[in-house]
Amino acid sequence: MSDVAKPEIQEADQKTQKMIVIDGHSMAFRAFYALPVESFLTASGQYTNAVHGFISMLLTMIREHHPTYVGVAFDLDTPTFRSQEYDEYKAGRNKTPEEFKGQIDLIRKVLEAMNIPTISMDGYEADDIIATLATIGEAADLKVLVVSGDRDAFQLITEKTTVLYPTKGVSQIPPMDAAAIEKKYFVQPHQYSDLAALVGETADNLPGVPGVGPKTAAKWINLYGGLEGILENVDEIKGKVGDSLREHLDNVKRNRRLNHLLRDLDLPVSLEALELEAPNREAIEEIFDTLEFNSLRKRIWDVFTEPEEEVEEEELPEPQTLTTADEISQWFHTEGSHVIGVHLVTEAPAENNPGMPDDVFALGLASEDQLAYIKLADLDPAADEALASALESASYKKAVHDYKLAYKQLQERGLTLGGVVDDTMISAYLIAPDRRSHALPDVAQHYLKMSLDLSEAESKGELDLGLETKDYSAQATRAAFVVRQLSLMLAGQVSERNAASLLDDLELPLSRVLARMERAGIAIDLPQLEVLNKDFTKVIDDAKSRAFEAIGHEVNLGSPKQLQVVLFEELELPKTKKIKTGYTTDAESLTELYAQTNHPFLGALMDYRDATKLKQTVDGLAKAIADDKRIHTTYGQTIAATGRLSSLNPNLQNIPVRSEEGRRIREIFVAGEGYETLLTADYSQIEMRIMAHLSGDEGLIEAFRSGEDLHRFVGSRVFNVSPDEVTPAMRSKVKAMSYGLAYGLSSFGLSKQLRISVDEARTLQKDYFQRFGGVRDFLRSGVEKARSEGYTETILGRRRYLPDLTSDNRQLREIAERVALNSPIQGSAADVIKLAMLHIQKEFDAQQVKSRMLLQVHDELVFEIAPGELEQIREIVTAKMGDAVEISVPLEVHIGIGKNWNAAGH
DNA sequence: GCAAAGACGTA
DNA sequence: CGTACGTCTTTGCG
Repeated sequence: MSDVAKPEIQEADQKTQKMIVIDGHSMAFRAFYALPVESFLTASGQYTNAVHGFISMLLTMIREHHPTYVGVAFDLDTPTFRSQEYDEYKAGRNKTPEEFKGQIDLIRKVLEAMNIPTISMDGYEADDIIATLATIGEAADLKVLVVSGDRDAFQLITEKTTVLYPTKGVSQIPPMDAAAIEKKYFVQPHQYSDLAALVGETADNLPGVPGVGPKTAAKWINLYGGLEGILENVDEIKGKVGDSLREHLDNVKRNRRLNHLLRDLDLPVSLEALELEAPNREAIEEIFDTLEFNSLRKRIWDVFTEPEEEVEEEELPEPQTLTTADEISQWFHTEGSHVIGVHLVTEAPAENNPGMPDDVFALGLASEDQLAYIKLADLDPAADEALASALESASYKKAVHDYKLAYKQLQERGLTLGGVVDDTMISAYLIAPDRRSHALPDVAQHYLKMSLDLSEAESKGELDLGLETKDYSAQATRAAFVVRQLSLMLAGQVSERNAASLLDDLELPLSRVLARMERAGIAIDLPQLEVLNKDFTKVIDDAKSRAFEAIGHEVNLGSPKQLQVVLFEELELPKTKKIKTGYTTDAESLTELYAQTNHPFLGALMDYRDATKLKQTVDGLAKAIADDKRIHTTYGQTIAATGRLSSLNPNLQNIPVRSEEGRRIREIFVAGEGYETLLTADYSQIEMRIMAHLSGDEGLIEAFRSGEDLHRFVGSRVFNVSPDEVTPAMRSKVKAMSYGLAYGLSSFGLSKQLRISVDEARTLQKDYFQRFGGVRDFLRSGVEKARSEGYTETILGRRRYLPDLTSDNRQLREIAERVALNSPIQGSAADVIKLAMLHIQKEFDAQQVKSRMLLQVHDELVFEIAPGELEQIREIVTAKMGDAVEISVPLEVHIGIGKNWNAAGH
């Protein structure tokens, strides 16, 4: 078999021809709001953003789907049968923006030049035309793609018809098929209009039944089979919503009449007229000239000159389903001499249990020339055993996407995923850490040009759409195939970038460590959490009433927009820094305003802000508590471009620590049952130490070797006094300066932060570099090296590519320069603590301790200590963190011990 | 329903 | 005119 797969997942049957029908007005509107109108103004004063977006979307559709037929339907301004029946229909919509006017006509002109028919009919809406076209298309046995931003189109969805419904902008339009509708609305597509009739449609000014949302409507529809059944049994429905339904039956019936699309219009065009042909070159050139479209000019000819299908099409092999122990062992035995791609199909458990992995339902496997599918529920104990041993075995080499997740998920089933030689998510991340997403569909699209729609396979099995009834072998094995292909392809780039060791020796083993930390979670003191919630609520209420008294009327203190009115119009306070929407109301400005004016409203507002922030944090934590009374965060191993971890759901890396009240939140993180205490271990000034090492600056190295307080030492050198003569003011100045170094802080920024003049800040910088010039030289030369090589590098060789370093745009270039300054430092610190974590876990396993590592907060680790192990753990942690790497200054580690995270902190 | 913007917590 | 993150709320579009 070839190693090039078909690029289109939907096109199982190549012979099926496609038809695309587009709701012109709705897509033009989407395009209008998706693109900034001010960047699309021609010399003659015509706005063209909607035209540009629309045509761009259309070209993408044509390129991706190769339709045989294309048609665009437009509404007319004349009344329709709907507006005649209900004169409020679509009333209350804001009037069309001035800039949008005329763009519809331009779109029609471009379409004409492209030889794509536009269709309108007096008295009917574009939706009815589309419904009719879809009907014609289905009758002709075509696959129909309906492109519309109107949800009424969902009723058209069938086996043959898919609706492309834009959610964000017009660049990415997810296909809505029956499964997607069921997942989102819990009804069949043909029942969607019933649902919409009950719920109402604000966009069309069609009120439904008050109190009835999509959930209730879906419940009724599933109970009675549809609107008809509901109407027959309307007296059965109990409760307030039942009364509401009976009261608003007229609304519902009217909505259903109006949202029903006509499928039998007598259209002025035939199917043949919709056949896609090449654009009229002259007409295109002319209209693109007037519209000043230049990038689209190239794209349109690219799309239309593209050969039908240049790649040799070869089907993936038919997946075999493995059920018995023999089949499984045999498959791995014969196929396992090369890397096997593994993909898990999972299902969310019925009850919400935050942070806990989904249930594994099935596995897709891909070897060099075979695909296999294993449904866990179908295995007998012997087959279970065979699978467990094959999965764990290091002699069968595996590639997965998101090893940490797969490891956790399988571990819940008692299976250990071993022999993993590649995680394509991490490989993609090491190659291009700045990319937004390293999710499998995105990586597959980017590197293999393969589209992969995991939405169905990954659907969360809501309601009773159980996975049992569906066959996921095609999706799962295709994903496994993609993972395997990606692994082969990325391996080359990983080694080109010298990242092989980073992958094999750091990130992959770290995935297992992180999986265990996530699974462990951290215990929560529930009663104390309640107390905090109450306390913070009280502070909020108090601040609210003081705010009210100060200005004499209600205002939403959470709305910066409303605050601007109060502060700068009503109270006429001095204007703060300008932002997009007016003047900022951020904490810094409020503090300054308060110092100037002493206005009681400001005091109340600041208290409100502080307390709401804390309460939000507390509430967020409460929501994240799992059944085991612990919080299980998820670490992002491929998010931060510098190499740091991130923490989400919830973020445990930004739990307050600076304020007294904030630290009370840390008190709710405690040692769990069976454990004695928490232990925290943090690196002191790790970034400064790394700077000292990387720069080789003798002064700074001496500072760390002397054991003297860093800022006192630096202060004494900068201000030419003895260490004990360094005043607190001097110390805080050099401290700010030192920290600012790694961020590329300017003298302007330094002056602002220290509330000193720019001149004084400059002098400070000069004196600082007089003594610690090696640091400055290192930072400067680092940026220059990055400019010429194209990337920065950490001590473990982790690269970050920064193309903007040579940008002509000064703004972009200067940002890239600061990034280049910071990345090696922040990234090296991340490398160091990751190494330490590996070494600690290894030692824990070797010594078989019961204590465990729970959290990482960039330069800090939190451990849960089993009875009697405190000293043993303290020694391991101190030693392993202290000599994680050999650098020219000592790595100092602070240990803290306490019943809770605050008490264990320092 | 969704995305942007503003605000703010951590290292 | 300070790097790196995640989360919450309001707002304004649909």
